[in-house]
Amino acid sequence: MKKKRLVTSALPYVNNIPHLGNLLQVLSADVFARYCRLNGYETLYICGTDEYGTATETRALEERVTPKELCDRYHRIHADIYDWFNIQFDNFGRTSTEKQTEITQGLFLKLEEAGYINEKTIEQLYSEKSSMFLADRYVRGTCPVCGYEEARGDQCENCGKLLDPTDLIDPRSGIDGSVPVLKKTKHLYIDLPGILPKLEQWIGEASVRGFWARNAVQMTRSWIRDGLKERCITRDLSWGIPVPKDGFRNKVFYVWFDAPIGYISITANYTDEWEDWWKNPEEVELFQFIGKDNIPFHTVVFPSTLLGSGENWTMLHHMSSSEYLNYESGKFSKSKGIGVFGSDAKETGIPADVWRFYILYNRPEKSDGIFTWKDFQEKVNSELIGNLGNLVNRTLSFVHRFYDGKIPEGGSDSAFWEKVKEMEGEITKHFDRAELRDAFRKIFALADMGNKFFQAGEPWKTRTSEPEAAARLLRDLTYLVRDLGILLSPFIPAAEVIGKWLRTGKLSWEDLGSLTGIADIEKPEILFKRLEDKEIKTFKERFAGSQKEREAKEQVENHILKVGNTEIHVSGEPVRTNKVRDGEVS
RNA sequence: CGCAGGGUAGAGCAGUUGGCAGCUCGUCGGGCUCAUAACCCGGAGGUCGAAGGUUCGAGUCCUUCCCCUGCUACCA
Repeated sequence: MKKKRLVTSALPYVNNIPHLGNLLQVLSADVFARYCRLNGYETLYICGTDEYGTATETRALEERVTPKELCDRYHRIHADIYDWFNIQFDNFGRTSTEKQTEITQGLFLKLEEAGYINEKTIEQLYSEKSSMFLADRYVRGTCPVCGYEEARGDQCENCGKLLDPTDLIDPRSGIDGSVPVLKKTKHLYIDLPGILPKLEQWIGEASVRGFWARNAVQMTRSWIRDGLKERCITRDLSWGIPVPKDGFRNKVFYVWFDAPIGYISITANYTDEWEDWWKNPEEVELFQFIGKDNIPFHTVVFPSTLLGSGENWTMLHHMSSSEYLNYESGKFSKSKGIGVFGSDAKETGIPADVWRFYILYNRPEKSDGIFTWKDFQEKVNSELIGNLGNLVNRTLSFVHRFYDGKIPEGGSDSAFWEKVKEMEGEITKHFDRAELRDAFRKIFALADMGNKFFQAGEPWKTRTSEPEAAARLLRDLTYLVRDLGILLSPFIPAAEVIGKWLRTGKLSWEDLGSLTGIADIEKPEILFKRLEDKEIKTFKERFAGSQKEREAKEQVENHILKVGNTEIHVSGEPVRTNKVRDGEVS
């Protein structure tokens, strides 16, 4: 059995603040990586910002800074947000590094050597004013179909018609407003059809071995069925990786060609032994967590790059592709600034683990999901607190209060443990297949079972009438609480505090179902506070509309809002909350 | 006939190879009092988008239709 697991989450594009929907991939991979570590796999979790490309270069131009400066600033923002959410990366890097250039150019040269790179001359719109070629979407003009004056060169946003930039009437540069001219330019293409035989063979085997989700297989097949085209992998830009080929020295690689290579280079920046991970398919299983829009790039384009190079790369094993998370009535939108953003989540004063709980409990796996404040409050109060928090609290409080914090001696209920172990086996299986939502929900089912067991046993009565029965019950429940702490900690790192209360030392998957190791316990505290109607109402109003509208609103209001009796800072440093930092519990 | 996903209780959803239609919230009634107004038990509430077909039997398979939501590849 392979004992090394390489985990990646989609590299977020650098030039925006991530919202809850973007956070989903990073969080999912974190949960999986934490599980793997706890269950004895040698694990490496790699992520980072994707920095090159048109979007960054244009944005930098607008803000009158260099692309590098822009990326530095946003990279920091990303890193801070993920840190706040307790994401335990082995390395959170970036694509604008020397290693990235080295590895990307190396792969390109291998592809060229193998004959999978072709050259073509095309005509593109060029802005003489800015001395640059324009990406399709940066050309604006009047739609020839519906007459909309702000149509984009790739598609008219008004009537939906797909366009070529040259179709537009009165085209102009979306960047400087000048009238662009057609100009010839040479580009390099990767010969996907040429690599296709290798790719199809690999997909056939990998999709079964790696139990790809149905939607992933389907989307991949439809891409191939509709015919793979050669894909242009170079651009007329300056912010990117130089193309190491005469005649193309003033061009760079297309961001989608180099972005997935970021997984590799970020690993290489972390350890010199990176080839033990990336050129070691015999020992390493690669798990990738991405959004559904990214599937073909991870099953078709990137694997083709690796296969075409003829080298022995570690290929994708299992891919977990989630659907979209929508917000209230519409979509999360980075460009429009609609939704709850990483920075917003921080400012609410709600602990990171509560956010983690909700996002993962509602992880959209089969169809798109919706974040609503009402549902957020409901799920947190009923499941996280009413079910799980309550079981932990009532059990440990009972032991503390009536048994003086000493775990009562005695036997155990074998029928109960048989059921517990059966469920724990199922949960582990879900974890192993990266079925995070199923695993998580089953953990709550286990807690629910604990609550029923507690209720049926009525220890508050039997404590005096049948002391042995009560002792047995509380002992069983305390060990169940420990198991829940282990099972939950990948999702909710704060659950590690349960281990501290039980004074058990560091726990791992092997401790599940064991009935030894706890002697006496500390006085437990409340894990999470309920979300009150008033504060939810406040957040709902505060985070409505776009970021611009919010800013305008906030200028009118005070900089500090009173929510219940919690002070929440609208700007500046967030209030630190009762979370447990990694490593504090040992 | 562009592609994909979806229409199941008031709301949000699950239903694997066809075998008594379920879960969470809400609602109504009861119980418990260890626990964060938490916990437990029970009730009410659905002709499973429409029509037709296969079958002893269809939410599930087939056909047609209606209605939503995305995507449609030089934008991450």
